Order: sequence, then structure tokens, then C-alpha cells
Amino acid sequence: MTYDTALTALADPTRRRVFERLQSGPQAVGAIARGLPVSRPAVSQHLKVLKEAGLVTDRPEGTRRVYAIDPHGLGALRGWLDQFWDQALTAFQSEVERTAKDERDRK
Amino acid sequence: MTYDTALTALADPTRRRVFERLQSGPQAVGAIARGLPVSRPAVSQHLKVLKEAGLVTDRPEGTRRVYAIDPHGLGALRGWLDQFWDQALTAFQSEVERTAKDERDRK
DNA sequence: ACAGATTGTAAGTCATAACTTACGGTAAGC
DNA sequence: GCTTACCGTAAGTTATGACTTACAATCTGT
Repeated sequence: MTYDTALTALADPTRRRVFERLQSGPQAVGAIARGLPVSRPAVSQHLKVLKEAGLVTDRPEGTRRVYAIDPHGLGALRGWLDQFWDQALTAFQSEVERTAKDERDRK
Repeated sequence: MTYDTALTALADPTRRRVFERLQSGPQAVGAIARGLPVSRPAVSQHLKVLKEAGLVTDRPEGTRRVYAIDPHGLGALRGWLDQFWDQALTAFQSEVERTAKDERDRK
């Protein structure tokens, strides 16, 4: 549930498609695999990685397993990202001003 | 400068260390490589990936090249993440309430 | 109890990408 | 102009991980 596992989890394209597919609501493994160009076991492995990253939760529903998005992993990612966001913005802004000043001074 | 390239770029651990090292301010390639357990060309390749992802900018300074964090890639990532954040939070909340209700009903 | 459905895991294959060394190019200093 | 410093790129090697098929386990319905 740290930000790094969430990053590596969301790096894979098909795993991202699995994750994005859960945005329309919780779904079972078979339903997720249906419509994806990979086999069902592959989806299972992807869901395992997403779960270990704190990005999804699973709950048994009869013989099938329903997966849903877990905000924990998303929160960790957002926190790490915000750690950069403000500082990078202000730094970039002052950088732009510095460059603009150099441009002016050169003329 | 799309969110997916930024994700795959930040997935690699050493590349993340390169990126995080720029948080303390712009730095040249050699300075970044010094202190990292990889060779300088490796750092160059990582910086190339980060640049293509819109996460860093580079500017020549004499014979060396200074890299800095670019908010563009971060913004794209944040936008994609926020697309999930609110919805996932509310969905998770209603899910918690649903489970709590089930717990109550069972007693 | 048995048959069908749904899923997780194991073993194996194969492509990707992270790293190294070697080389070429450009700017600065004597 | 020549050497030195700093950097990017090419080529090659190797480890990681994404995918497949095969199998075992669990739950439901008849």
C-alpha cells in the first residue's frame, strides 16, 4: 500500500485496462476478462498485483470473486504526487521568469 | 506528455530515484549519477525516458546538461488520478455503509 | 452426491527493458 | 590547436515479468 507498488502496478497497459474497467463499478473476474485480449488467468494475476498494491479489494460472492477499486492505493499515490506538485510548479514558474529575464537582458 | 508514459517512466525504481533527486533543485547528469549505484550512461537513458514523458526539462549549461522537474507530466498524471479519486472514494464509502448495514441486518 | 461453473496457482516460454562497456561529439581552459 | 571534461548514443548481455496452458479447489444447483 505504498506508492511505489502502486506505480509499478499501474505501469502495465493491460493491468491499467483491468483497473479502469472497475471504474464503472465492481465486477467479477470472468466479466473483466471478457472484453480483454488476454486470457482469464492473466487477469487473475493482474488482479493479484493490483490487490497487493492496495488498488483493489476483493469479496467472494458465491463461486465468483468480485473486485472493486480501493482508494487506499490511490491515496498513497496522490500523496506522493502532491509532494512534488506544488514545489515543482513554483520552481518551474520561477524558472520561466528567470528565462524571460535572460531573454530581456539579452536584448 | 500523456499519463501512461509518465506512469511507465516512474515505475522503474532507479528512474524514480533520478526523478526524486531533482526535487532538491536542477542538477547536471554527472551530479545525479554521483550517488546512484548505476553508471552515468544509465542515468542519461533514464533522463531521456523522463523527458519523453514530460517529467523533466533539460537546458545546456556550458559542456554540461542541467535537468529539472517539469510539471507537465505531473499534471497529466494528477488529472488521470483525480478521474478515479472522487468516484472511488464515494463508491467505497457507500460500499462500507452497505457492508455495515448487512452486519446490522444479520444480528 | 455429482456435474457444471468460476477462480487461483504452477510451470514454462518469450519479449521487453535496464544495465554495462565502448565510442563519438561538443564546449571550455591552457 | 590540443587536451580535458561532460554528455549522448550504439551494441550487446541479462534479468524481469507478462502471457499461455494445465491443473486443483471451492461453491451452486439438481
